[in-house]
Amino acid sequence: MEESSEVHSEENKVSSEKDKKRRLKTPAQVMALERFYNEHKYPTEEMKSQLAEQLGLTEKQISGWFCHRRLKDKKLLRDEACASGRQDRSSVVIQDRGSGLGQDSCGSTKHGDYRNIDPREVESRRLYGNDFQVSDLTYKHMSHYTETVSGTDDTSSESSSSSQDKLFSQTEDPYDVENSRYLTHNGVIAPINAKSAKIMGYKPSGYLKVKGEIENAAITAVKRQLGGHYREDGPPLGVEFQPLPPGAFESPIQKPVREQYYDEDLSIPNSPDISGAERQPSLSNGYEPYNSKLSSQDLYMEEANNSGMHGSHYQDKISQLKQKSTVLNHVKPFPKQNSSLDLYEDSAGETSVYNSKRNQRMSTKHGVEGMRIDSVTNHRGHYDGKIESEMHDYANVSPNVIQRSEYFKFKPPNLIHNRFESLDTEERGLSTRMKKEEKVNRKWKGIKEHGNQVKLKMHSTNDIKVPKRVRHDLLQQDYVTKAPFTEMQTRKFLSKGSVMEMPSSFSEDETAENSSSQELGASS
DNA sequence: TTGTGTTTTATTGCCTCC
DNA sequence: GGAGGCAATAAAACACAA
Repeated sequence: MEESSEVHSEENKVSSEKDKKRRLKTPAQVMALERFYNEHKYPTEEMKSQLAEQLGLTEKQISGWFCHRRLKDKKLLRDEACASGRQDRSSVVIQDRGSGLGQDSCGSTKHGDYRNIDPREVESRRLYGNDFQVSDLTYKHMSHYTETVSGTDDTSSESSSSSQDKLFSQTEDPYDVENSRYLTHNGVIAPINAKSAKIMGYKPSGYLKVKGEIENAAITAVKRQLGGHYREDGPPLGVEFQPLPPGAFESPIQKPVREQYYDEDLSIPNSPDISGAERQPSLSNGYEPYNSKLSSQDLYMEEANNSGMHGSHYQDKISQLKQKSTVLNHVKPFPKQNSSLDLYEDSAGETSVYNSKRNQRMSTKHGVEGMRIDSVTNHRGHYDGKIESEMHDYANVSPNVIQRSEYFKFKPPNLIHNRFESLDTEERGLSTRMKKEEKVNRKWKGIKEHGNQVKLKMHSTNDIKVPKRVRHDLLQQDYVTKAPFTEMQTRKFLSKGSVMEMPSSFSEDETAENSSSQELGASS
């Protein structure tokens, strides 16, 4: 098993084009791809090329992967729409539908895409982290536009369309364009297809005017739901988007976590009615354009780490601890990013990657995920072309440890946060994959847990030798005591420093593995 | 260990747009 | 006609149960 996986990794790196036998992409590759997919569902040639180069894949493979990924999204969304059946009718949903309607997660503009479009489907798309995360990313990208251009921050279809037009026109950075192409500032998926973007994004006329008939049908369906509240050119839905009272959209179980762990920026009011992206302090000050060459490496690395951490915690902790551990996992051990929490990524791709089975699996965790309302939302463009080294690092990790399933573990908080029906979608039983992961995670539990510790205390190599149980206790202590924000920050800084000091060749995962090996040996 | 089902990857064909 | 994308299909890889 491990052997074969490792073999795959090796082979994948070397040549996937050598033989036509299908080869699984390494977890690292998948992770990177997923992450990238979250931000760029339709990568440009340049992006593909770079990605391919850095992942050791061919552009063809990259293109194919993205294509399949989009299909997968689509399929999942369809399934989700069918599965969700009757529940997605909340007003929140309706409001959000205003602007991004008719755009599937894959951005397909083909005539058949909306053939069976159902408002629920539209909504369901937002249930997937990737979409929403990307939207959050877009938020970050475009936040300034909403101020300078539209003036009206959060409006529905029409106003968002108009502002979107401007957003598009003002976006010069190809990457930004890429993002904006897909999403409206509302967080709803916008024309993903570049062509569609051209058509839709720049048309000042009403949304319906630029949409095809099929799309119109979808919009009509939404309108039906909206009833008299919907106005194409007026205040969106006739709804005043005033700040909701605290807790308006959060379940009692969500609130504590959010407040305690996600409100990094204490200055930012914790308003549940705004997306996590908006709440994310890093949104404004953390975002850097792609060309800034931010260390996406760190980002990716972090994801891997988080994934690993999450898995172990998830299995080891009881539910309430899970929540906290999850949060802790999001503490960004590897900074360079302005936001410590924002980097938590649920490879949304994978968030979207659950079929009915997976959704079932999610049900056991939605409580945890529900807690993580804010941590995920702060997406920003990570693509800076520095994936390679991290990928190598990932490649060193046993696929068993990572597994793709980690994506599922991180549920887009947006779901919970914006609409509760998302939880319903999660409550569909167990996924076999998750089971596997749990299995694997159990196996690597020590490793991961230690990995967490390593991340948190990387600065102290001695820590690695601390008996696992002790560290575990410490870790739990953190959870139980709900380490205050300042403490979290401190940890982050520590980890940051450690990262900075850590040789590039020194893989976190390696660290985790090595240390865990010691632990395992010691424990056994 | 084997059979079965699921997921992922690769290939191919078709469509749309430029 | 080429490029890009979607959809369908096949096959490999994988996981799980008996």
